[in-house]
Amino acid sequence: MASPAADDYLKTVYSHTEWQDEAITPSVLAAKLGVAPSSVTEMVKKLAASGLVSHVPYGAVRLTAAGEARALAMVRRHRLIETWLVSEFGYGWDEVHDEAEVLEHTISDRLLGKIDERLGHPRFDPHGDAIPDAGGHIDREAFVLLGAAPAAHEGRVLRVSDRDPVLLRVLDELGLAVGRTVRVEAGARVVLDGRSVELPAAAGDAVWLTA
Amino acid sequence: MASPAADDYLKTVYSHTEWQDEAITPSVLAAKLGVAPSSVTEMVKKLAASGLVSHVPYGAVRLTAAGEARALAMVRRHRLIETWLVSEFGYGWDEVHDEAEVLEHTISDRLLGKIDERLGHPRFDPHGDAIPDAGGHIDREAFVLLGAAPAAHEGRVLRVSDRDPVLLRVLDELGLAVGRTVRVEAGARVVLDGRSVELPAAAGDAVWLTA
DNA sequence: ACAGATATTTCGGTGTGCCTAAAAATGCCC
DNA sequence: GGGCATTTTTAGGCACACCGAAATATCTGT
Repeated sequence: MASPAADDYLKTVYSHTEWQDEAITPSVLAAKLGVAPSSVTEMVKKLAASGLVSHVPYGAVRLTAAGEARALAMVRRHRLIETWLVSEFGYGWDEVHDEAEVLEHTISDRLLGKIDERLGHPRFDPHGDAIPDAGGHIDREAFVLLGAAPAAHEGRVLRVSDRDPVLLRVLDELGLAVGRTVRVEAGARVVLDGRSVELPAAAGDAVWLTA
Repeated sequence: MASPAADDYLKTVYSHTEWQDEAITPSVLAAKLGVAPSSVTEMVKKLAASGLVSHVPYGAVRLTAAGEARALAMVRRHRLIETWLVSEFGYGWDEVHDEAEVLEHTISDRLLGKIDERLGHPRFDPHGDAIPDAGGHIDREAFVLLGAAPAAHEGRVLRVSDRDPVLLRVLDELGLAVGRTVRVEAGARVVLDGRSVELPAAAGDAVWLTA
């Protein structure tokens, strides 16, 4: 049970719990992968048989230690490749996803290692997401969603969801980028560079801050 | 009918007639691709139905114009990627083949274009093989096999087959490399750098000279 | 020219990953 | 706590690219 398809399942299960705790259900997995629910049932059964996920019928899907290791390897590949495309080929950070999605399955470990070396072993990708090292270790910092942060909370922007490109552009124009420090005033109003700025409401669940 | 597998068939058919005129037979195609002859029959049937190759039952396989265009695109991808791996990642020319074999199917046109640009639109790969341009045009120079060249023929080494790594090493030690000019004395004896050298007999059908 | 060797095709089958439609289990709401 | 909607699984199938075995065509040598 080692295939590009299997790796995509593992990676997707992993990503779902990276910024939130609920385990992923088959239907959500199907939606994220763009396949029919029945396809998920089938693949999950195989992954469970190989000890990569745990799954009781009609229940959620969780990675085992072995599955997580594989998922982290894929996440590493994906994020390293994205970083590389941006920094060496001038891709926009919003243009790298599809290319990385394909290359992550086909670049050899050797080439990946050379890319990693050339980039100086980066620990974060252009979206601010942490890149696991070759051993699968990943930086994890305590975080809060902007929308869930108490008033007056001050934190560094850890991550901005890449789900909505329009929102991303707006945030960019407002000067909100990964690494910036902001103080929450109320709701989506924050202090950034000393200026008080009203962010789009959607930013509430798209921006993660250090806790 | 567009798939990695189909592209591999087309590329292999193309390569077979690049330095020699006999059209490829199904069994040779099967051997080069490492698949069973029956698989070739099947795939060739599909390629013929799509107008990419011409084939009469029990006969040889030939590319149509459309098939050749596709084959040239694959050859371009393969050779550009090989060149890139050698010149930017320090791969040995004997180590690039497998990686290129995979990446040629998965790198986007856009990334390929950037690689091409970065390399300065190279026209030859590290083995001396010509790289077709984006339009499928390829440098073709009249050539003779060393073993078929008349005595006193003088020509530039156009290409050395990469089939036999041992032979390659020996030729390298004798100073015979792509680009060198040699004069044929008799059989495998040639003048190289003013010195008369006896090449291994196998060089007769592994070294191509300008006509 | 014909027998035997060789090459090619046909035939039935495999594994992977996907699908739709139908059946079964679960969860929720009154 | 029972009925209905939702979720998940089962069942049957499809396309792709491959395989081995058997049948058939072509080639070769005497």
